[in-house]
Amino acid sequence: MTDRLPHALRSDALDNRERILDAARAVFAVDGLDVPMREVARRAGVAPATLYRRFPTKEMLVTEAFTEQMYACRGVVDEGLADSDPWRGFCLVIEKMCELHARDRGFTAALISTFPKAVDFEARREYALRAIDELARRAKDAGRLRPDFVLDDVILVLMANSGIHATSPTTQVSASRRFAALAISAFQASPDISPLPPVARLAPPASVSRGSQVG
Amino acid sequence: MTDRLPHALRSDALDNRERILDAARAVFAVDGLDVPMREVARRAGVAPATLYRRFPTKEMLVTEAFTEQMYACRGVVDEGLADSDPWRGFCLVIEKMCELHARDRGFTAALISTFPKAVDFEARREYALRAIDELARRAKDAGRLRPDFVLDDVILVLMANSGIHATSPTTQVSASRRFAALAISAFQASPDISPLPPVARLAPPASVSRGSQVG
DNA sequence: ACGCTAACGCACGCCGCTGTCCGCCTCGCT
DNA sequence: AGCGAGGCGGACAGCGGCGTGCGTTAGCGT
Repeated sequence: MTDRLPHALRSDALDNRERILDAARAVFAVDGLDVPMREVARRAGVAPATLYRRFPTKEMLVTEAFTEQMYACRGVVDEGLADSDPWRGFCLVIEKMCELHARDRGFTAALISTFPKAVDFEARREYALRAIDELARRAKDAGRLRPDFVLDDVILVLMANSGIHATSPTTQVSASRRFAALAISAFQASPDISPLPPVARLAPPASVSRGSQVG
Repeated sequence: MTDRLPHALRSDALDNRERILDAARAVFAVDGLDVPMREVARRAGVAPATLYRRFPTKEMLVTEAFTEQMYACRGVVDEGLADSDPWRGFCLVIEKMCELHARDRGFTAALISTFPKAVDFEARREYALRAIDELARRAKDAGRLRPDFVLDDVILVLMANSGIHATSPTTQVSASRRFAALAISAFQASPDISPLPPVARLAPPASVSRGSQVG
């Protein structure tokens, strides 16, 4: 039979699946996405074959592992949209997003990079961006956000935020927080207009690397 | 004999040395520091052994390769210091530094990371930071730079700038330019004071990685 | 022109990561 | 309790990077 109905997994298999995802989340958060598959397996206390059986490609593993983070992401933008003050909502989104990324190094890479296959992942990403765009429009109308802001600036800031590295998680979050505050300062509408250079269309980096490198 | 006088290199050796450094600069600029040593050797048209003979460790290679970039760096800060308007000088330094790093991906990593052994490299780094600190002090006195700016904020911005990636060099520089402008906006003194969260002491990442991972 | 020696590069052994095959185990149904 | 399929993990081959030993080549001084 070539039927591939998503059979309910056996209890032990399900258990292993969870342990793998937990391990993946933990290690991705700290060390980023460029971790050997074996390392995930090791931490999960599982043989490599088991890992590959559940998640044939790293992309699948990553997608599954960050589903809940994507929900958190959606929560943040929704919270921002719900705020009666669009500027405050906008700031909140920037801050929370930066913090989210500071706490989870892998998530940054996952969100920034575009997964060719992970459709719903991409959809959620689009949702978040559209929401931020809407928020930005309102904040501009309220005269709090500088008029020459563009949506790509958010991507720019998030990419930039991902460049910030520190030795300890605490320092990392702290640094990221300050960075977010600076970003907000930069976005704030101000009487002294110093025009920004033109935007560069930011095509996200190819995909999840399968081997070494970085990035 | 255990004497290790720095014998003058033979002409062909000297030639190869230059070709290696050129290749290293080229590939580091585009792909960052996490390129295999062999790749540098390949591009230089040289056997691995030759590369290792001249530069036993990657650190040595990197240090040598970026010497001229360090001079450029010094030139930038000196130019900034020489400016009659400290704020304009400060902005210039930020802009040029970001551009320098946008054009040369490896240089960022080299400057950000701290090389335990490369003494003069570290010295130049210190020189640049001290100069920027002096510039910042003057710009604050002139009332143009926000008072709660600290030197670590420059590191923060440079690290952040290194997180920005684009597909083409042109886009990269363009994005980086916009980012620098945003950073300057953030640093500018302004009547609407929104206090920044406390600084996090940024210990730079360990050293040059010898294998995978990226950054 | 000749020889000494520095410099070269081929090729090797080592290691870590990848992805898969296969024999044993165990869950879950009867 | 017994059986069968689904699951497990050890082991293997392939690849790519690392760093080095060694026989050969070619620069340079006489």
